[in-house]
Amino acid sequence: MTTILWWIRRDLRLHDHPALDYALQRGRVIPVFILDEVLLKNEASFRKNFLFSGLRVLDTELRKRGSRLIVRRGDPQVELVHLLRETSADEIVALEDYTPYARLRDERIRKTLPLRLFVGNTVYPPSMVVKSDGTPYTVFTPFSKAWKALPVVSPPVSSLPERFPAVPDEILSGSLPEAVSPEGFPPGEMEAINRMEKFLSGSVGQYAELRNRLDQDGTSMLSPYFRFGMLSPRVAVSRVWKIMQEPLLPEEKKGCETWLNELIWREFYISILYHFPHVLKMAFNPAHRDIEWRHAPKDLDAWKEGLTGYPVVDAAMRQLRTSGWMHNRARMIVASFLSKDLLINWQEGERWFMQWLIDGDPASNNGGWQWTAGVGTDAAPYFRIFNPVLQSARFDPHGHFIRKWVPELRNVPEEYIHSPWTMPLSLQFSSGVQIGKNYPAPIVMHHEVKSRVLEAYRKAQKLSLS
DNA sequence: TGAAATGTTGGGGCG
DNA sequence: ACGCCCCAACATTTC
Repeated sequence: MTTILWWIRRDLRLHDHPALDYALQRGRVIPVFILDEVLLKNEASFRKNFLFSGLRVLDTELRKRGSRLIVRRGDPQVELVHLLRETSADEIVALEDYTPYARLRDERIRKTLPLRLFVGNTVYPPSMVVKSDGTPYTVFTPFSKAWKALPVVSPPVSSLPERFPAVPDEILSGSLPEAVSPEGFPPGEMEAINRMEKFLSGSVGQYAELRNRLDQDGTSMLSPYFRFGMLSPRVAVSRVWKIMQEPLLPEEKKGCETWLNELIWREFYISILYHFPHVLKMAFNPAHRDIEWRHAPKDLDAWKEGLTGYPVVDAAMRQLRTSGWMHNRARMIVASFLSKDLLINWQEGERWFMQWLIDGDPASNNGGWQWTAGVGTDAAPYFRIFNPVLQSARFDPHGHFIRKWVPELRNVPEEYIHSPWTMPLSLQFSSGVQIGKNYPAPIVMHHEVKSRVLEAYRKAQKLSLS
């Protein structure tokens, strides 16, 4: 009987896991997670807590099935060598991971160790969704068309594996750091699947409409689960495909299509990072690599702290630091504010998001920032600038989102909630807010800084041509 | 997955 | 009945 190390990385699940399925069919499976210091030192604490408590849940699920999770700490290659010796395993299996660090790590390990990789973190591997000449897509719409034209994937509908072979007693379990999962995000695949089913049988019907509303729970809130593979993207896609074949109301159909598109955006940015790893270091678009960003530490701090004087920006930035999550629309608003209104390098924002987001993932985070800053693949044109007041009025019409995260403004009437600096002094007094005292005056005036950013982008573009 | 300025159209009030 | 003007609503252009 062969023994196989099941190396878990960002795929904390027992359902639809091709590497695990392969291992279970072959023989004795030893589930392993390696705490890699190189990765952990970059992980936000919200993310670490979610990951560690997710590993605990996985261990519990494995124990219910007669197995357990083995945890090691250190360099993956070194630890795998030890583990192969300790367990006399014949093979290591894992899911392909497409970040530059993971690819390099896996290629090195594959040179000396029997590592077999399977596709499962995406529906299709990035090498499969390419143009007919083999070059990668750099625009979303053609990418999504090609993606949708690929053969339908139908993951096994069967539930989780019932029973695992036992892990020999002499293998030490190792220890996991203590962790409490961030509020609102209980870890584990059961939770992920329940969330998805609840979403697909309910709010997906209004998703197209409500997903942008900051003051409502219109999104699926599944991103952390996809981030750590507690939910299989193939299962998600095949579930939504199946629903789309049923008779649906027009809004339901629209909602399903929109949500499916979001899943494809995820794969699009994974593919971009796979084919263009340098995007982690610079703008994808060479014309926007040499923008003269402002060095403005005070403004950057105000943005980070949620003290810009623009309520919707401040609410979102405080939501991030308090909860580890931020609404997608809010991400775009604050990203536009940093890169356009403040003219601060989007990479500062990219790094800050990675420090706090539970779902922080290099591919999506980088893609999103480059998109909003207008410097990336298929990016918003650089002159597309969000007006934070209009966005706020449109997507948080009553100011509920603002009041939740910026309590200083709790008693400000709806009329002024998006731009409190326009409040007459008497009203400031009666609503308990004094602009410039207990809530900041806007650190920049949106209409004044628009020309500054347009000029900076134009200049960079001109320089890149000469 | 912008916003604002500018252009066009057409209904209705009014002399 | 007719021409004129106003302006909202929508479309187009520009950054």
